[in-house]
Amino acid sequence: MAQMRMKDQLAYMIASINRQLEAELEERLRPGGVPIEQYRILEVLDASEPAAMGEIATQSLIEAPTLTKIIDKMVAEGLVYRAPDPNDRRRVLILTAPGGKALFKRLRGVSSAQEQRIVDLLEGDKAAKLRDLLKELIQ
Amino acid sequence: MAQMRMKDQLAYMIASINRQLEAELEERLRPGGVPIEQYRILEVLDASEPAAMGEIATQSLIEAPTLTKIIDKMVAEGLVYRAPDPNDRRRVLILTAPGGKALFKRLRGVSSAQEQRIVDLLEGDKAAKLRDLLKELIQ
DNA sequence: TTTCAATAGTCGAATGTTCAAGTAACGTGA
DNA sequence: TCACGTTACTTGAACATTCGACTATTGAAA
Repeated sequence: MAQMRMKDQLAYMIASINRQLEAELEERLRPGGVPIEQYRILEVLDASEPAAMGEIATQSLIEAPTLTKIIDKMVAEGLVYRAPDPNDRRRVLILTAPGGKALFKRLRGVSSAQEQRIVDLLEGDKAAKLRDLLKELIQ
Repeated sequence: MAQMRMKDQLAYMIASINRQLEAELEERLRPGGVPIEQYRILEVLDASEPAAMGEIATQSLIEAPTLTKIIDKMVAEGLVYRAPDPNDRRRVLILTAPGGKALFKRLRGVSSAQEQRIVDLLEGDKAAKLRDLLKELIQ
């Protein structure tokens, strides 16, 4: 491949957009002062509760030790709580506490609003095409 | 928009792929033990040297205070050096030292190999199409 | 000219993240 | 059933990043 400007490299473009999107999401979450990671965790739990630590880590793209500490904080804030998995006592299940449900209720839609904004930015079926192309790169 | 699985959200797909690509790049840089950030900085300098701290920060997607500390390390390792900009003495220009040139010579191609791998993964003109779509999302 | 807001970069403290090691539970094969 | 490798999670120390305050310089307006 001919020498390519950094800005035209796919990896770089993806990193830039990712950074942009995270900044944007953080902006929208700022009023509540909710860290982006906590929001993602609540999103995972909203989709499938309860979830084990490992499942949350994988889905939210957070390393296990980091997740442990974030969950510590969320427990202290009354957003979630821990419960041992009766079928496998090594696993720690996380459940949403009332505070977490209330918080997520207020914030739900923040990420779908972002998704909507992206889809609007790409007219026609371009968003669907982008989704297909990205899907090919995953894994 | 109908309720959408997290995994199908564009922002989430982009975050996942970004994470994947960074892990892959780090893997390829591991033999030299070079942190990914240092590599990106050398890449920026390779494209336009000298560069001011702010320019490097913007292009390499690193925050200014973080960059200061990384450059401190790189100076200590003999990879780059600082020089005040004679036209604007607030600015600090960074230049590649011989050690940095040698290192980058060995590592150059790591990122273009990654780009190539992505392009190969997407047959036909899909890579070009992806590039176009991503370009629309930047800024 | 002088003043003042804006820009560029750095510093240290606070905060977050990761690594490596540790504990506990599980499951398989002898 | 017991020994042993594996899996799930947590811990504390090392490391990296960010926030806010600071210095120095510039450019522009009074």
